[in-house]
Amino acid sequence: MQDILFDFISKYISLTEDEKNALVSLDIFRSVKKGTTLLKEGQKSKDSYFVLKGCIRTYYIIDGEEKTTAFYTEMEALTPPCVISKTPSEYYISCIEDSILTISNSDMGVEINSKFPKFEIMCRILSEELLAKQQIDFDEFKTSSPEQRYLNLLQSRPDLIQRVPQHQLASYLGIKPQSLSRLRARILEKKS
Amino acid sequence: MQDILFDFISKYISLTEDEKNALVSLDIFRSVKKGTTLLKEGQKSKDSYFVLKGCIRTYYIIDGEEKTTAFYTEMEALTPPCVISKTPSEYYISCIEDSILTISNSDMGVEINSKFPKFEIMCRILSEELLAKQQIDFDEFKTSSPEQRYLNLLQSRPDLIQRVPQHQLASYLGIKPQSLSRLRARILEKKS
DNA sequence: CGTATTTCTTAACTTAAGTGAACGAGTTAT
DNA sequence: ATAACTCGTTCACTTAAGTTAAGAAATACG
Repeated sequence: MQDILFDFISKYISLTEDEKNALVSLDIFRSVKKGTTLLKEGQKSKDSYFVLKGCIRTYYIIDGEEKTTAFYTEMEALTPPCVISKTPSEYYISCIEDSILTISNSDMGVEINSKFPKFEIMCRILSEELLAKQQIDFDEFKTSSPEQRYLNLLQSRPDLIQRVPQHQLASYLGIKPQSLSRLRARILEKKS
Repeated sequence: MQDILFDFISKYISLTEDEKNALVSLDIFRSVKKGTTLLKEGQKSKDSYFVLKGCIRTYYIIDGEEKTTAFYTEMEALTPPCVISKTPSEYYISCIEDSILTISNSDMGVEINSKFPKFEIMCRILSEELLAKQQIDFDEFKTSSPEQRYLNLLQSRPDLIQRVPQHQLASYLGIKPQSLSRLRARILEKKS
């Protein structure tokens, strides 16, 4: 399981055995049960997550309604904004499948970065890549209708549509569950 | 004018006179006329931008229609995704006011980063911050109606509504210009 | 200066998403 | 086993955005 993390890291920098051991000794691997809430609104946290297996989601509760804004699956990393801004979290993170994650404290990050400057470089590259990716996702969202967004998702992350409850998918697409049902019916109608 | 850049940088790291001089000697300050296109769809580019004065926008042309996805004003930085992914650009960047920018090549970035490790750290922090900020913006967009998005913009960046043409604002909000007009009329109606 | 062009607004009509309610299927709890 | 709950779907109705078209206002330009 650790190898998944090392494979991921090796896309950015190469690690010596010493460095790998240093990472393992941090004891950051966690098994998390479906339904576990990792972070709540109002909490302060310094934890970043990396999904080795499973799926976690971020969501807000606005006017009593859950608004899901992101899903993170295998090989995806999440550092919540509240960790960067050092303010209480505005959203929730929960685990929607039995998952294996790394959970790493930002203090550990600082320590690792000063001990191994390589990590600083990886973090920069990773942040830049995620920023670029997120910009493109955001642009795609802005320039598409809900129906197009659903069809895009069907192309780009077909697994999500299978493994995630419809009502969470709906708010991820920016619509209500009823509208998603209707939209899907409409698409089937067109195909025939 | 250079001081604006140094003020910005000083929020992240402190610079020696030597380092400041090294930056200035890169000759990255540019005066750009309103209407200038800085990047076109299909072009490859390694240039990042930082706005000292004025305003630039990014937009796609989809089915012959301009879709504006972002505005960058004073003290905001833009590294287009195509610079990170090293692929041809999918969008346009143009200057919507007479502006003063820094335009820096990513090769220069690599050189500076290796000469001054400080810069590597600044770039990481800056990327992380931008990523966190963008996540929040994206979440806000997803969880709001066009009307709420307009009202939010009125709060958070009132200057934009003054300095940017309505039809560009509209597509930035994810709607058509006619809908923005109507929406504004509706808001005025409610107030009275 | 006047003409062309762009920009913004308004209106009538169409289309799609929001809302509230109901229903059946599947799950959980007691 | 049954009651309670969650989840997805469907329906009728409301609301808002898309579309097409027209015209007014501002701007650019010869």
